[in-house]
Amino acid sequence: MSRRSGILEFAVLGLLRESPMHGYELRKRLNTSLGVFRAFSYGTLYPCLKTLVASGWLIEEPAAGPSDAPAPLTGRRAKIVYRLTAEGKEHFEDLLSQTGPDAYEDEHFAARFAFFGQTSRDVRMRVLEGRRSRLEERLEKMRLSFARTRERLDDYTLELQRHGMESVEREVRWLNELIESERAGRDQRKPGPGDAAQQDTSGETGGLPRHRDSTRPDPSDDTAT
Amino acid sequence: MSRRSGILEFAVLGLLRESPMHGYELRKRLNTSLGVFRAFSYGTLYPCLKTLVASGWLIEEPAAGPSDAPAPLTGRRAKIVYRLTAEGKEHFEDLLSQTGPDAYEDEHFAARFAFFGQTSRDVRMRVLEGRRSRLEERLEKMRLSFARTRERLDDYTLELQRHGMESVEREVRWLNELIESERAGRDQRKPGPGDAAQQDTSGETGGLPRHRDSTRPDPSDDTAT
DNA sequence: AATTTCATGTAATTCGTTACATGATTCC
DNA sequence: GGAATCATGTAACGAATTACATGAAATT
Repeated sequence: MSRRSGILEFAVLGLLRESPMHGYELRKRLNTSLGVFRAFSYGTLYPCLKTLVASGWLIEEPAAGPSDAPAPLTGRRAKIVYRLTAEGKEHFEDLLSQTGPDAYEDEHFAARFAFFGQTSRDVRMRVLEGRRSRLEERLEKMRLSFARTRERLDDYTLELQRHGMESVEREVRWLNELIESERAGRDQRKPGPGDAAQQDTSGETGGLPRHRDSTRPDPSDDTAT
Repeated sequence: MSRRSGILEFAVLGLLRESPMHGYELRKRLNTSLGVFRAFSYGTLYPCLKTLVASGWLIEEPAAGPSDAPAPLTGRRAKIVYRLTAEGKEHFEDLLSQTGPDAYEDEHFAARFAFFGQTSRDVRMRVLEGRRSRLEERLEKMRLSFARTRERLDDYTLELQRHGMESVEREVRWLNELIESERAGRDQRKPGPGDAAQQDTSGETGGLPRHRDSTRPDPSDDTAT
């Protein structure tokens, strides 16, 4: 039960849905798919993979050598390829279409959004609207708090709060555009590489309603630096 | 050495610089001063206060009763008021004017910004410019990564990244305006209440360059809810 | 009298990172 | 043959949360 993260688990499932991969590659892909707002290290990823295997959502496969020699297992370190099971696929789709309260939090939402291509417009609409409600709640609280404390706080603190509110407002406008797009059903969408999923008409024009951290020194990965 | 947080420590020092307080009140103030982007629980705050005392930056004082009875210490739970020492004050000012690499990370920067009123324009300028550089670096990486992966990723993922970049760009514009303001010497502007600020054109007038999480169920506190 | 809010703390748990340990493969 | 990068893992630590434990003061 240790080492679960929700987001990591979800993203791993989503990436493996496209194609089987081993851990090292998975981490690189994670950091470009989610990388803008989230990064994970091996110390998190490998243990997480183990628990996903234990849950029956993944299976480990010995990697094929460059020549198709029969999986060199002994005497050298195994290179493990992870493949999504049918149960794993099902679980991922459950997660993707879930609309519990958590589904609309910043990172949860961003992670779901990154895999929107793998779900139906119906689900996308619900998630986008749920996210919007969450932000509007947040905004309401921020406005109240701002009104209550504006007298007592100095200008820089106030400015910080004002800008925070504007950021949230901006995200709400974004969501409005995305929702509009979904509703209009314009899809110019080219399916992702691995694609999968009947993602017929989907349409969307807007984008990410989150931006978040990426504060960390960026252990991202490939090229760069 | 356990239980330190940098940001929490810094903010506690900054708030106590204004006036002595006990832990309970401190937490409330924390969540309105920094609350937009950061919240702390008692489980973090109280142990942190202990280490600050151990470092000599705070001293504990028994609280005065409502009547000025001499500090009812025995037989009932002490209500501890924390007061900043001279060393603590000095340490806070050091922290505030420090320009190490950490100083420009999202939350660090926001925390410093919230206490900008307690430092010199000189320091403010350096921090704002440092922050801007950091964001420009970030942007550069994001653009590279975007260019490298745009072929392989599906539209929603791409949109997520695009919006992320726009958010950072927006923050940079904000910083530019703040820096302009500081340079012009209008730093005591009070855009808050009456002003309402720049509707559309002219963008925003100053403000927080971060907005961040506040995902948590908001243990904020007072009124609200 | 009961409930809420004030007030202080500790223990267990969660989520994650960095540093370490190990070794194969590929490029120069 | 040496460096970089691919590849997999573990141990120690860090930062913060939630749930628990306790109790006083104010409000209704």
